[in-house]
Amino acid sequence: MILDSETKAVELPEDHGDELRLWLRLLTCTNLIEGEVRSRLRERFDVTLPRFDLMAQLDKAPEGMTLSDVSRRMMVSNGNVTGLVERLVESGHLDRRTSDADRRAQVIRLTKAGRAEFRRMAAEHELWIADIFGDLTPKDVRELMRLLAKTKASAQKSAKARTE
Amino acid sequence: MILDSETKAVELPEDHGDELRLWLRLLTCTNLIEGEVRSRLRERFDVTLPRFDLMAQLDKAPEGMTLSDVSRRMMVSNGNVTGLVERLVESGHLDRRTSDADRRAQVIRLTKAGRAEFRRMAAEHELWIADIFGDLTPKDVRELMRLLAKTKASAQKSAKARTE
DNA sequence: CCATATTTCTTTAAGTTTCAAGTAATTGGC
DNA sequence: GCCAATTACTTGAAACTTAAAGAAATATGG
Repeated sequence: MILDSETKAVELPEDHGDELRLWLRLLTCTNLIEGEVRSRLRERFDVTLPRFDLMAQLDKAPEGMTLSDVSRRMMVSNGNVTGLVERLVESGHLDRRTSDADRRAQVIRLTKAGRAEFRRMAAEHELWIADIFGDLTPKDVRELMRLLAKTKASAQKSAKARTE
Repeated sequence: MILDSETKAVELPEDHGDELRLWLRLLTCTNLIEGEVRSRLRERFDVTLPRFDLMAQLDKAPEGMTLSDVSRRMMVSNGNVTGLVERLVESGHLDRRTSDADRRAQVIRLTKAGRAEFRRMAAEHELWIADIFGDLTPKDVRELMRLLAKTKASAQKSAKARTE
């Protein structure tokens, strides 16, 4: 506790510059890589990152997902997914049908063509990522994984506390 | 070197799953925090993240910056900055004038009101970030800083190699 | 000086994104 | 069964974003 000249309790503003700098670096780093992946996807396959990301989610769910599932997994809004799916159905990459169990829900899946195209893109994408992280040692990778897991948990805790 | 049944050299596809998982975790982590900051900025100050980011750049440059400077620093396209600045001039946060030295260039600065509002927001923003990263020890922070710097350098090298 | 290249910024089109409001279907409590 | 709350999705408005093309000013190299 600190008392000022008139003997009232005051809060000394603590220094949080380190955390701020960390956040800016995290953001810079992610934006740099994301921009690079975006460029390569456009150059090489003429596809946007959101489309690629959505197809990646569906590739992991052969039996399909609802739009809400996708929305939660991708951490984007419902309305966003509606538009994305619309365009991907239009271009023949996705198949969409109303759920048998719940007529509110739309189940979407990769079409055969969509899956083939995604696999083709994903194979190269994996090489790009390996190259982008190429200067990191296996130990660096492990350590980053650990610290980012801890960061994620901390952020989730903070977000949860805010919305309660 | 590996030879297949017909005695031609083939590449064994190496496993890059670790790097891919690291990238996904990095992305998830950043999106989580970015979404949280975005929510709080809207809730608390009714301001968008891009506006806040632009004002943050200008706060560090009292003498002003050109649109190109901003574009490079924020790692976004020129056209994007044009629109952002338009709206911030409109709302009285920014002042804009043509450069004396180079009549192509527009120099933008925070107005007095814009600076005051930014400082008010930035003070809270710093506390949010400190809270979000709150479970990380000082050592964690240092280590993350180091590993992200290494990651950034690696990504820049990879990007540079591609565009040559 | 002059032609060419580069830089700065704007504009356009298409796509992405959010929030908020609205519709339709389901669930839960009574 | 019925009503209220919740859930799934769509729609609409505004903002953000990019890539690409173009206009204006400046820089560069004969």
